[in-house]
Amino acid sequence: MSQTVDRALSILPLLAEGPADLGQVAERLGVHKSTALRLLRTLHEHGLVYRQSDQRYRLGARLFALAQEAMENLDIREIAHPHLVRLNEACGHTVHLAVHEENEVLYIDKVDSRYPVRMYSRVGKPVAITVAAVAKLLLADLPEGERRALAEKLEYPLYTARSTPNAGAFLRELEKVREQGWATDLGGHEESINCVAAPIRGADGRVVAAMSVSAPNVVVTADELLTLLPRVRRTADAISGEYSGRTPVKDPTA
Amino acid sequence: MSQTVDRALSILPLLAEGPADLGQVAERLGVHKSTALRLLRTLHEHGLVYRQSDQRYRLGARLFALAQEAMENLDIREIAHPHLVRLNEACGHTVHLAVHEENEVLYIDKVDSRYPVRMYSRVGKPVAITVAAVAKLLLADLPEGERRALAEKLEYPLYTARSTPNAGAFLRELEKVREQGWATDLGGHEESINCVAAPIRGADGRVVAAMSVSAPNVVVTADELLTLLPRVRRTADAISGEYSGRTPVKDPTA
DNA sequence: AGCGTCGTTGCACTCTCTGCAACATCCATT
DNA sequence: AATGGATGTTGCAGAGAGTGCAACGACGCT
Repeated sequence: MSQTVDRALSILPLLAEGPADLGQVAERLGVHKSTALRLLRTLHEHGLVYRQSDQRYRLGARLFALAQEAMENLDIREIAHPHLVRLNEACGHTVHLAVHEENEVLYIDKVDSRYPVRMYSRVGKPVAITVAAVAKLLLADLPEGERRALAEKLEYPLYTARSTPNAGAFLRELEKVREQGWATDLGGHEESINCVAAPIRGADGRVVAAMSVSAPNVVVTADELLTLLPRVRRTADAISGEYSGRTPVKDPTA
Repeated sequence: MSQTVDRALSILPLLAEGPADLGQVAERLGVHKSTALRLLRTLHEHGLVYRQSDQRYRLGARLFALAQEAMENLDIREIAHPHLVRLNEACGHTVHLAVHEENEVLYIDKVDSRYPVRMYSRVGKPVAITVAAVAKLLLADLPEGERRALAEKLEYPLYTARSTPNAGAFLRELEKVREQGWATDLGGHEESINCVAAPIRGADGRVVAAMSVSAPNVVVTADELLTLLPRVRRTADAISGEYSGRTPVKDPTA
């Protein structure tokens, strides 16, 4: 909608791939060097872009700080965190909290496993949307139309033999997840890692977030992990209750 | 330098404080609502801003993803990580990696303590620049002029009784740190937490990053923590060596 | 119904961004 | 040393893009 801003913002993903010099930026934007220079300068003033000692540009510190602040202001996260910690203390496995936004699903909180073998993931990182248990829950709650449209648009990388292969299979899986109210990922992303997940709902009953417990085969089998399901659902329900305003901490004087 | 982009980018820190609606954004920018709308639209298209169900705007998912990618592309981080993990395995405490950029010092990697009592910090978060051990190392290496200028500009919040009180004290501390080649923070940020830090240097000898080991008093005393100093320095030196190209992994055929 | 608030659109004006060309710097080459 | 070629930087005039206005539409509230 706004050409100048559009161009400026296009620089960010470009730099995310790695540092680039003025010429490269100008070329990839399709603008004159002087134009690129001014855009970069403005980005620089705002700290979104950093000029390293070899004069090349890369993404700047403020970007981290912004992402950080934004994350801390997510109230679901705030509310959920202590519950996640408690669940982690009880079972010892990695616990994740994820939300859906703009065709992506991303982790917004994580409590690490207390076992030495940990799975790789990072808060802020988009998840494998076609296989992750949390993604299934978040997408299963979308209105039918959106769900279909999104499923068609997605790509279905075969991380493992158990990965969701295509849109049809994905939609069927979502339907199932929708009905049962919980989801799993049994080696669909990494051969040896299983997850169980449950939805967190707002006051209107819509799914606002999802949480999961993940553990590698070497620590517990898929069946053993599934025995945690009731506990995971209870935790998710507790968070839902608190988030939607019902019974945060019942005041006895009320 | 570029008015439009400047305005658009000013929206981001504003939204970082919390969600805002169109009117609020327009007012705080000092522009017409229609202008703010178009800027927000552009930010939205790039995923930097998200429109939540109550129509208010907040920071968007792509911001996290960008910060994420940027972080993963930092080569120091890549090189240092395994060393940090190894140090953590050896001593059990929280290990941090930090860099200096644009008058801020921020953590770019962290390996959590294996003790139940952990300190609060997050990757991407700016550190308390006047007291953190890593900050002292990074700033101590600045050329004299810059160091003085920066020290004067900073604020010196008294987190605890041991916090650096003013520019003079800070500059003296930096001088000391510069000479001894390592730094500590003994309860300067949080009463009960101590840190020991060592610098990581590039091929030209300049400090490019700093790493620290932190632990609360309840786990180890400051004196006990100090006994780890040689180990921390050795780790930092190993990272320095690898980063500056010397002996990444000595090839016996060479 | 009627009012007030908030987001949205079309349009004319003008301000700001753009591209150009010239200049400055630096490094590699002869 | 001097030359050539990169690369980053500045001033300027033209024009295209962004701006604010005013009017409209959509809600929610009394």
